[in-house]
Amino acid sequence: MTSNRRPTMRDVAEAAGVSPALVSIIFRNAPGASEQTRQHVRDVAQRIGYVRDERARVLRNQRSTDIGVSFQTNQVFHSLLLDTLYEGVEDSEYNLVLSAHSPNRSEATALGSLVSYRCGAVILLGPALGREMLERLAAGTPVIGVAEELPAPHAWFATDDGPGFRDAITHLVGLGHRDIAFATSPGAGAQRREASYRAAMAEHGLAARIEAAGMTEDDGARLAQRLLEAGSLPTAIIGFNDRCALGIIDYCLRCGTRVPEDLSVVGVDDSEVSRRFYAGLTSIAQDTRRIGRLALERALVELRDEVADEEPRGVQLPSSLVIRSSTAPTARG
Amino acid sequence: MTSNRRPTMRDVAEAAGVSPALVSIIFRNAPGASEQTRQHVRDVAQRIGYVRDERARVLRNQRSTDIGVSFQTNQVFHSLLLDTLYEGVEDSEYNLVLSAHSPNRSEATALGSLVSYRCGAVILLGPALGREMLERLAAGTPVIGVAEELPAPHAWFATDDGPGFRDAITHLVGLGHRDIAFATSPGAGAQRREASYRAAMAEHGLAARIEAAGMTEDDGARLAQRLLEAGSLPTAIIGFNDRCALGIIDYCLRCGTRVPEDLSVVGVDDSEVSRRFYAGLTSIAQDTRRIGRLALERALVELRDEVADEEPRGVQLPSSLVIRSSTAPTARG
DNA sequence: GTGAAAGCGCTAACAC
DNA sequence: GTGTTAGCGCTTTCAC
Repeated sequence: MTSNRRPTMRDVAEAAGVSPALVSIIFRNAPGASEQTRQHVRDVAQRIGYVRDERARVLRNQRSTDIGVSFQTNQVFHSLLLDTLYEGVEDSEYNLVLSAHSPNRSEATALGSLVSYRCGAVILLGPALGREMLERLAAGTPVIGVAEELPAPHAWFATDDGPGFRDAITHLVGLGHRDIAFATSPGAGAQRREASYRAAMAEHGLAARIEAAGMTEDDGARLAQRLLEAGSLPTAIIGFNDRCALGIIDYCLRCGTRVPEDLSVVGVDDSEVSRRFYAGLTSIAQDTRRIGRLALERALVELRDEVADEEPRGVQLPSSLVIRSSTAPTARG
Repeated sequence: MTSNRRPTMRDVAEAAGVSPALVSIIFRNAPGASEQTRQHVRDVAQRIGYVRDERARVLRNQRSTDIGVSFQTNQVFHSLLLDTLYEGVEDSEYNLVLSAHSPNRSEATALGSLVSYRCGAVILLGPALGREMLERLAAGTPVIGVAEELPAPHAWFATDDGPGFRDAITHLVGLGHRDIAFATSPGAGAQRREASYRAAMAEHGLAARIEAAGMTEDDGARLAQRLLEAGSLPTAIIGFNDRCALGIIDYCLRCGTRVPEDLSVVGVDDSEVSRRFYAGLTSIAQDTRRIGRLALERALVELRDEVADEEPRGVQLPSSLVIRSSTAPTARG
């Protein structure tokens, strides 16, 4: 190993023949140093491998510039949001501090770790934490939810499934469909989606038909298997999300059921997967990037302590329908 | 918002009527306090919502207990590794500090942020950083690579594709195949995989046939399209990874090409996707969990400064073949 | 532009 | 068991 201790500001100051205070000024881009000195000090710092200690800086600054983000590993939707959030803090003085939750690591643990790193605000992607847990862990730290509702004082940003579902059902009805099912998923988030489906069906005077599935391709495929074996395939189906929809399609194609001739399928998410050039899956799009940006903006407002008295709390952004059709030939029974 | 400043150890001490030092002792689980006092202080801390400031702790402790991890969003393989790493530090004194890279955020930026948070060791998942960049950013911080080779002083852990490819080719040859293609991908990692394929083919006296594809379903599907249109489908093909393999299968099924009757497909990764109950994709498995554990162990050794003189540097774990066959009927032309 | 000094929240050694 | 103290690396104020 090279050196045992990383260089500090003092080391830089000594090597450059200036005072530590000046080095601090330079690394903060604060006024009080000539352009020439700045360049010199930066060069020296570079040479001796100096990297500013972020922890010490934040500790010293009363106002934290760190935004905590809890996310789930293996959730495409969350990956997208992370990208958006990183983009939003790029070249700014703000940092993202990540903490993941997974089957092996609870969301509570993830949030606790963000608080212990003294993030000035925390964004929870797809939160499922109970209200009292939230209070216990985050008292004093502003918390912002994304994609799921959060209890009373906390802001949250999610999708209003209504418009997308309305358009999807109208689209399908226009194609002559009457028997349009919705493949639902267990869990809290599904209820808002289910309600949107029911409402849209009711608008057309159609009977709702909800089938249990889930969020993965496997769940979709199992539903397709069940429907095929029971001989009760609807003429159209909306998958809980794109992955579920793809599972339905895959299973059907393998069994010689033609898509979309025998079964029209619509997904939700407008994910990368639905955009595959051969898949051409019509999908109900969430405005993921805008949701991410809103959540980030809100976090920044909290960090700057600029919270207005009546900041909006639960914001829902309308979904929309993205119509596609496969560019690849369909398997012919 | 509740209170403006989070409570500190001093606040806890005052509220509990003890000295700050005692509170420190209790939160460090150090000897020097009665069981009764411990309970009391913990209760008080809980009540006033105290959470230990991790940054201050690490700053004070010369020895960092933080392990930095840089990963790519939207990479299933990396999600799996994150799970494994989190599992490995669970209930220990060590923490994971994450930093993602994506199209919008370079790996260099991600690594730089980990260094500025003074992680005692850094694990890079799928590193693609050049040697001089690595030196510049991480001088003094031990760096460990996963899945890709790292230049000279750094340790790395990856998969030896050899055994899996050998078994896969032998398996396919046993089924009567002679025209076995490999769908490769651009990028550094592909070369080790390609070499393994070539070697395995040579062992059976077969001519290698390498087709350009990529890492995504789309890449696989495009290759399938190209092969079908050229009328030059091999009888078997190994996808660069499972996603690529699935893309090949999907496109073929849509076009009425039967799998595996007309085309046998093998993937690489043994990912969740290949285990879909209806997919039944035979796949070359990497021992992801073991790679993750080895990398973590190595990071811990670095943190504890227990690096032996001849610690292994480049470790490659053999891959293996997982044979599956679809449980769902195939589309019949 | 410089140098000194205080303090962010915590730990660890020491004397009581 | 308690209180005191110094210091981790940084920022910021103040006099020079």
